[in-house]
Amino acid sequence: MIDCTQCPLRKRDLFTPVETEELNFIQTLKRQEVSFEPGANIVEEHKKISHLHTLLSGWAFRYKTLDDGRRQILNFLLPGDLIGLQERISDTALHGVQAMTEVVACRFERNTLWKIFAQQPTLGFDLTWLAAHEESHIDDNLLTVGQRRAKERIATFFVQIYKRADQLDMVINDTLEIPITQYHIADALGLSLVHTNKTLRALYREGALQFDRGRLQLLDIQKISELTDAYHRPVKRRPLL
Amino acid sequence: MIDCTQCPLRKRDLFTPVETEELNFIQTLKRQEVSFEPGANIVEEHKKISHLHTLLSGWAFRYKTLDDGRRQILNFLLPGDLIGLQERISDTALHGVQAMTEVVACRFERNTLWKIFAQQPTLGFDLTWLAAHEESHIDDNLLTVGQRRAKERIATFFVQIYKRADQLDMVINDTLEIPITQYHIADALGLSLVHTNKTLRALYREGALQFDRGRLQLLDIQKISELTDAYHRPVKRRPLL
DNA sequence: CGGCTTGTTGAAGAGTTTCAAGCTTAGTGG
DNA sequence: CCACTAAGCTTGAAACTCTTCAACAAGCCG
Repeated sequence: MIDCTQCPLRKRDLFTPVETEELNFIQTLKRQEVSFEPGANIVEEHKKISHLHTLLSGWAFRYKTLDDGRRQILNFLLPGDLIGLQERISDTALHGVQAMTEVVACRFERNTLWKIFAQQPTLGFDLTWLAAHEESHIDDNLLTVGQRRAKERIATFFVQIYKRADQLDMVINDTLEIPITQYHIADALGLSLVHTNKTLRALYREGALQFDRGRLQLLDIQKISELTDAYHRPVKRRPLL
Repeated sequence: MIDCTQCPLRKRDLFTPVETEELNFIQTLKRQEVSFEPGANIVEEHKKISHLHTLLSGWAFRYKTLDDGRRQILNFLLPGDLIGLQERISDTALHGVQAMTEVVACRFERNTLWKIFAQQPTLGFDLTWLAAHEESHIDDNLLTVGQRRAKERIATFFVQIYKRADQLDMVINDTLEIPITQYHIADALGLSLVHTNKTLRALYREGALQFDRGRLQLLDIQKISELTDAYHRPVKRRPLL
């Protein structure tokens, strides 16, 4: 099990530095590392609550489904993202979380939340920060799905994912490998699979971007910027628990 | 200025009881009551952060706009809702908040957040609870806008608003007065104004529900339930700050 | 090899938007 | 008191975006 003081994630600029004392405290909360196969449910919709986790490596997504099977992907989770905070306010999980790749997550002990607030106010603040930050992501997604048309949605979506992944040094040679299918994109953007495919092809034909079997390249920032303002939005440092 | 110990909101079942000590603490944070005219911006999009508020009376909504003016209403705010938590994680407001009626809000002092976490861990937990809870609202909205069709969207929307307002005893004779226009509904649900109107008329013609000049009645729960599962979802008690 | 998942494409159809016009209501000022 | 204005609501028709249906291709795995 990786020691929190040696956490490879924490070394990145993306995350705000943390006091040694707090780091040691986090270490005491970490119970184990758990892994999930691609497609496995880390959190099951409507089931009783599970543990609090931090995603250490791999990709996952949060989603909700309707009775008839329609699925909305709410957002995608990358390393450093917290899983399960929202469930703690409800008896049952209001959404599911599914692993897209092999996922490794740090599992915290059951009463982690309470201990944090009681013993480490700064970390309590960080928790609220993370909750509010994730909400602002969903706000963005709601804006996208509610107001943008298909081309704009896809451009916005890819730019956002690209920037997040870039902060985690996952972009290599201007190429990002994303373990998502067009199915995922469709469900995240409220589009049909067919229309997603056609829009994707159109964007490629125009030379704006390429997404082929999980490899994403933003080819023409100029063209992309005509479709979305997401590219020029600054990114903030964030806490890591 | 209303004393927090006499807060009319807090008397309702909807809100979780709070210890006297915590209540007194909240009282020390409350600086003043501020009011806003209908249409006034409580928080301005992209502007520097403002104070933290709790909505005491009136209706408001959170929104985001695109460069060309398209607007997405993210959610509606009712008495007891916290305003400005999300802004505290960013230099500028990521969304705007606009008053729909005359609004009265409790304004807290500048460093409220920090004091809460440092001095009242239980309230710190409540803050995170509220942040996570609002996110779950937005999750619901994203599901609605992304996956449901117009009739379902409107049915879901009205049921959710109705239930929230009902908890605040705002429903009288099975009728709820909502200060919203079809414009608001359209922007909240990602529909055009015209289509919103036509869908609304269709729902009325079918006898499902009536929304006429701000008066909402859910006429046929059976019919509404065929359009949305929102009606049968339980409601949870929540903290009030 | 066959079966399964993912991606691709054309055509038809439905849902939704846009355009355009008129209506009602409430408020304002002469 | 009535003309005028502005905001919100209503409706029909045309146009368009997006969905659904259907079929097939490509890649992967046991």
